[in-house]
Amino acid sequence: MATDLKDTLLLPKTDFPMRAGLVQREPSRLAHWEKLGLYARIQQYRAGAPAFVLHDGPPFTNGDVHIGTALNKTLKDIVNRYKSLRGFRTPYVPGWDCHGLPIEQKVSREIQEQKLTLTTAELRARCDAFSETWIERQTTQFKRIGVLADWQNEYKTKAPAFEADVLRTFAAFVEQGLVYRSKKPVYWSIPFETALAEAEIEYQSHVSPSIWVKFAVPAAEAAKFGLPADKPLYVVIWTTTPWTIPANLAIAVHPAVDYVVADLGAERILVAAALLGSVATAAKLESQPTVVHTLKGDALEQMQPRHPFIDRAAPVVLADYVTTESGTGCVHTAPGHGSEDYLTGLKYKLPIYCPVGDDGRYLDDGQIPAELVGLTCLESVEDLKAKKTSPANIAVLRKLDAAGALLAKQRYEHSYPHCWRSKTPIIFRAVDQWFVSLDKAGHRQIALGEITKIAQSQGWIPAWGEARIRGAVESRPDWCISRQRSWGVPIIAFYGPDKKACIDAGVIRAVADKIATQGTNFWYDSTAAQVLEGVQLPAGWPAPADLVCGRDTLDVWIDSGSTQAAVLKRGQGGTHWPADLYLEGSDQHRGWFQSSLWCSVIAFGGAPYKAVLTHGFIVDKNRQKISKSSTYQKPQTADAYIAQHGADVIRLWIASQDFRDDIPVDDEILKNVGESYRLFRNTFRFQLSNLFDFRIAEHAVPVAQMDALDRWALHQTAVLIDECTKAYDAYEFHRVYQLCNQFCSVTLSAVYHDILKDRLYTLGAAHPLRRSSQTALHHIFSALVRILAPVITFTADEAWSYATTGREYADDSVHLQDWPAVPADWRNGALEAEIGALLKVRALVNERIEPARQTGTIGKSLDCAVTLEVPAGDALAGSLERHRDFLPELFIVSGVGLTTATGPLNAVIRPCAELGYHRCPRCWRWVPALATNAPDSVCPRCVGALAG
RNA sequence: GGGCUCAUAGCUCAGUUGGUUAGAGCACGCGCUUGAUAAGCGCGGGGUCGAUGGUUCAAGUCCAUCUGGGCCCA
Repeated sequence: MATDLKDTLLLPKTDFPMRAGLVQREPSRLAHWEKLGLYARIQQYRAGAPAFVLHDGPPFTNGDVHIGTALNKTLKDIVNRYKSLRGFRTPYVPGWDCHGLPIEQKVSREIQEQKLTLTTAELRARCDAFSETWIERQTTQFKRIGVLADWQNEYKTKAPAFEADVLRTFAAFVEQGLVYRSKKPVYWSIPFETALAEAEIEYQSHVSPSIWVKFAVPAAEAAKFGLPADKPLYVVIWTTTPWTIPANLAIAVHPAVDYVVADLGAERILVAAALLGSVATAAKLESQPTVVHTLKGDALEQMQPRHPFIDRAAPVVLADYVTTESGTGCVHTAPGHGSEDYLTGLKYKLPIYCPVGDDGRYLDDGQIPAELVGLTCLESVEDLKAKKTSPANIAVLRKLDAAGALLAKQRYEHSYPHCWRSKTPIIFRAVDQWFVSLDKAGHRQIALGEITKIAQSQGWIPAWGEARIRGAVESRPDWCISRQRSWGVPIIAFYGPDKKACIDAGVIRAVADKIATQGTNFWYDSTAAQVLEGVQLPAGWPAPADLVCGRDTLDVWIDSGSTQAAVLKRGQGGTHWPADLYLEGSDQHRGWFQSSLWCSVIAFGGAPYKAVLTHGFIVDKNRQKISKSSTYQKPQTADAYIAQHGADVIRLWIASQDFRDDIPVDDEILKNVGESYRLFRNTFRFQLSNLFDFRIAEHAVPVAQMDALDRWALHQTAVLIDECTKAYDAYEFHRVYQLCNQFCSVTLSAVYHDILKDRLYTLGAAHPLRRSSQTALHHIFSALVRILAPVITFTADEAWSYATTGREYADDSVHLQDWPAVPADWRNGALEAEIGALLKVRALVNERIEPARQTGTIGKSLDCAVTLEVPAGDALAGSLERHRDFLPELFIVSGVGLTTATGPLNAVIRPCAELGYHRCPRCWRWVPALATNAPDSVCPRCVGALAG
């Protein structure tokens, strides 16, 4: 009876569930790992091993973990887990970037909404708490996606000890004489008398007086540049901020643009050729002016027109940003009042001149005309209501008009930056800042040398990372490191009675020591005298009682650039300096990779990393950034994705993508990855379930005695291990994914596993052939589960647990194992070639079987027998002959005959029923004769199996 | 606008120093199986290699230009 016979089969048996239930089950495994202390165990297991240090770039602590952040952290986790399997000690200290404007701004808005007035220290305490909340949430979220780290031993940029190390890095800058004071334009709120950041700016419509201003070119100067000098000549500029005219120090032209001298009758003007018409229109000229001379902008460099009402020159300078889209092509340049103007000013060594005070009024600096001094530059709220332009604008217009320099003026409505709190227009104003000179002591050259050195050891991955960071390092101007903010590491500088800044490396270090124990609020809660108590002051400093503490904070890039000092140099958590690897998004070439390089080069003389791996950004299915996407409006948090798919599927998705490029995410992609996940899971399940009665120590068959097909499978596994090792070493996880996919679906599922079923199910338990295959399955499982362990960490560990204990959880873990080694006797090139050829014949057989199946003549392939017509003398003939008895098993048919063909290789299919064969009710193979003539007789082989 | 970069089946990826008819897995279609079963097997359809021009006996591969995307600047 069929059911009874089925009971005699050795069918697969396992408790490893087919359905993963990742979303429900993964948290339990996390709890299990937590209980085991998995991270500590792994560290302990590798205690004596060489370390591979991946230094964590700190995420910002102001929100839930974004899917892009999860991608980054998961890639790091895959690297660490792989390196650990390979035998390295992999200490991983996670970090948090805590300071910075976005947090301060968010907290400030809350405070404003609650109409509170807080001290700086109180504001900072709130920022601290805010940041801490997100550290806790993000930790949970990173853990949920399976990131293994030294979570108890994290670093935080707001921790006192860390802040002290940031200051020590700063002290190194000061000690080498790199830190200097200079002016730089910032957004400035007049009502609040404070600097604003880009994020604190709101763009609103604003009406400005736009003016065309003539700068006279002295006749001698015109002649010097080959311009007609027989009539007065003026360079004409256009601006929408008349109040900046007193600060004008230059006129910028584009080197490659055509400029013309045009005759207006009594005088001539010089403007870009393309804009002459629009200037004529603005000036309401009756007829088109005649062009009397044309030249390129670069021919005008260093010509010296005169300021219209201040006795100085406004030299012509060259700038690529000049356009002919509006204005005159001659750009009014005030280095103290504009970003581009500032850079041009630096290039031409112009003063960064800003005759405007904190209150937005002109200062009396001896250059500003008396009638302008004290006037405010931009409109107050009242002015705006009355639709009046600012007093300074009015006065400048009068001044220009009186000087005969005002060619034209127009009302001009445009989008203009406003202060988010006062709603008034802001000004751009140069204020004193701290800078770090990058060239003074040759640090730029050292940094570039380090970049080259890393490139020579293939440390930039992908290789174009080198060009990217080299460009950033080469083009970076001196580093402006001061910020007029509260939530950050204070710049330890003091100001004397004359407002003179005092800064000293020894003082900074001494204060850093205090901050290390008391935290930076100490700085905000104390007077300079208190801060400096017991500190040896350099000669020439005013007495502590006469000093006040500076209120600027350090650029947060110094914080993050100092992680290598605060973490690696101190060997926190078993790390070392330099790191073996930094791994971040490609935006960090200009960001963290660069700031870390500068800080490390200046403080320690070398790069903080041996290699830098970068990944792209997450995009939607149309390869558009998600923020622009119409289909992805829902929150892109890691948790949202995990709640839907489980961490292992998300991790597998991350591994499946070539992350050096953009990384697309959408439902179809995740659905495909989900299919692959099931493929891997079912592969594990098939193997586990067919090893239910196999114990390697007792039942292993030596490779030399194994069946040919099993040895072929081991060879394939060896190749898989080789290839995956190469792929992992090159950080090409998508190749691992593709290789394993191919291996599981084709090598195993369609070929090896499919063929094995007959042996495993129907032979006697201890049949050598069955044990041979089980031995191979054991090895293959053991290799595959470890190869995939860095990626699908939960599932691999689950499978490992079932394999070793038969239960869902075990004290041992796949993550505590070694990378699969390949025994020499697994490799068998000759066998690989021979079986490979037979598998091609198998494909032909399948092709021939298909029509019979489609027409219903047969069902399963076992229902037919095959006759192979082999060309005489074909190389294949020998192989087929040699493996004659194996062929039915290989093809999963009930008989294979060989004949000599006249034509090419062919396979002829005959249904077994037509041949008069009998189907064995136990093993379902058709045989010429069953064991007996009884109605329920089985085939002779099954008789043997049943006998045990 | 500038620097770096990407573009091969519906999706994810291969494609060696240019050299047969551009491959694989998944998805899709048609069947089989019901002893991996919310599984497994077989067969099949599907690509002007982003576009154009060039070099060459020969271009997915080399060169140029363009289009579209990404990151970073301006």
